[in-house]
Formats: sequence, C-alpha cells, structure tokens
Amino acid sequence: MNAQEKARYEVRATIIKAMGHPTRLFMVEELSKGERCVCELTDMVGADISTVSKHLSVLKNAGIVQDDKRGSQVFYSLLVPCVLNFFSCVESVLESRAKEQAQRTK
Amino acid sequence: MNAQEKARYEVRATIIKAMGHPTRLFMVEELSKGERCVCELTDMVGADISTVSKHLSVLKNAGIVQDDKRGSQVFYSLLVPCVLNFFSCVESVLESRAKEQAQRTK
DNA sequence: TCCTCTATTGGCCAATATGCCAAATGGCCA
DNA sequence: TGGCCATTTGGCATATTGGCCAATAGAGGA
Repeated sequence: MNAQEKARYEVRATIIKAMGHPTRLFMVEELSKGERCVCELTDMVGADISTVSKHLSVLKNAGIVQDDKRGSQVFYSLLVPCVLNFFSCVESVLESRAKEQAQRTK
Repeated sequence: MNAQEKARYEVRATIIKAMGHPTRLFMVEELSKGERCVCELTDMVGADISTVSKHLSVLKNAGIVQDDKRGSQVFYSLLVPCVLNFFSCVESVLESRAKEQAQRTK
C-alpha cells in the first residue's frame, strides 16, 4: 500500500468508523424513520446533550447525515440511506456466528 | 435505550467497527479475491506481521473472516461477503459529499 | 534434536475516542 | 435589552486502539 492508496482507505475507513458506535448506530436507525431534533435524540439515547451533539457531528463530518437549523432547534436527517444496508449485513454476520456456534456444540 | 437494547447495539457496532480501519478494509477487499496467508497480507500492507495478525484477529472475532491453519501457514478467507457492500455505500457517501462541495462552490 | 520459518501473544507507549461538566453561541420572546 | 432555551464547543479525565519489539508456540526439515 503506497501513500495514495493508504489515504484512499483512510477516507473510507472514517466513514465506516462513524457507523461503528452503538449510539451512532441507534441514531442512524432512528433517523431512517425521519428527521429528529437533537433534543429528541438526546431523550432517546439518555446521554448528555453535548455527547449526543458530538456524535451527530461525527456522522455529519462523515457525510452520512445533514443538519437543518430551524429556529432554536437543529434537525438532523439521513443523507445517504444506503448505510441502512449495514444493518442487514450485520445480521448476516450474527447468523453466521450462530451457525458456527451450533456446529461447535454438536 | 435500556440496557438490553444498548447491548444489542454494542454487538452490532463491534462488527462495523471491525471494518472501520484502513488496513482491515484493505485486507477485506483483498480477501474478496480469495484466501491469503498472513505473510502475503503482511507484504501487501507493509506493517509488522504482529500488527497484521492482530488486525486479522479483530476481523475474526467480529465473525467477518475465518482462518485455516495449513502447515506452518495460516490462511484467512472472507466468511460473510456482504461486507463488500460497505464499499459501494461508502462510494455513495463520497459522491454525495462531492455534490455538496460542488453546490457550495457555485 | 536443533534450527528455521510462520504466526500469535504480551508488553509498552503514543494517539484517539468517549463522556461529562462548564462555558460560549444563537434564536426568540417579553 | 435581558433572559431562557437548544445546541455547540472547550477542557479534562479515562478508556480504547494501533503499532512496534520481544518472547512464545507450532510445523517441518536437516
């Protein structure tokens, strides 16, 4: 891997890494149902609002969500819905693991 | 999010996180072409073999790849090919970003 | 058996990531 | 303007990751 290739993989890894956190995963799933303001997500997540805000900025910097300031509230929405495909693939991985487990128990 | 839900998202995040590193992303792409031994991947990546081995164990623990010891070598192969879909989605995100950039430059 | 080759594991340090609190920012209304 | 509300940003402590070297383990040949 030369420097150029490495940079290529780094950019891509950053986007995937943005999805690789439980809270952010939850928020993306929630945003798939429609836009939500920071306060709504904060209530659902149950963490400090500053923590939620930072998670959202990670997703925003990755280019996965966008924000829309309306009045004193900020609404976030999903920009690239294909990230939802991650969920089904993750389920496949879990199924595959379960089968492996079953095999070993036999 | 209660404790059970949180655990659910944590398991899933771990799988995605395993994909969220440039070296591991590269290796998964390489493994999509067929099995590779640790030494081959080490040559391609250009890092210490212990580093590569640890990255592979992250992917293995996530359930994304499997290993097969044959003689003195260990061959890794992709267990759940749907992770390759991540790549196309990442490209979508990058395209979406590029459009956004173009908009702003207008 | 001894040596070599491949790979994994342990140890250590530097760099990142997380999460909270506190402070700052921006909007809105009295 | 003053104050409140929603959000972001800064700062800090702690936890996790990533990478190298050294040590260890296992296979196979001399």
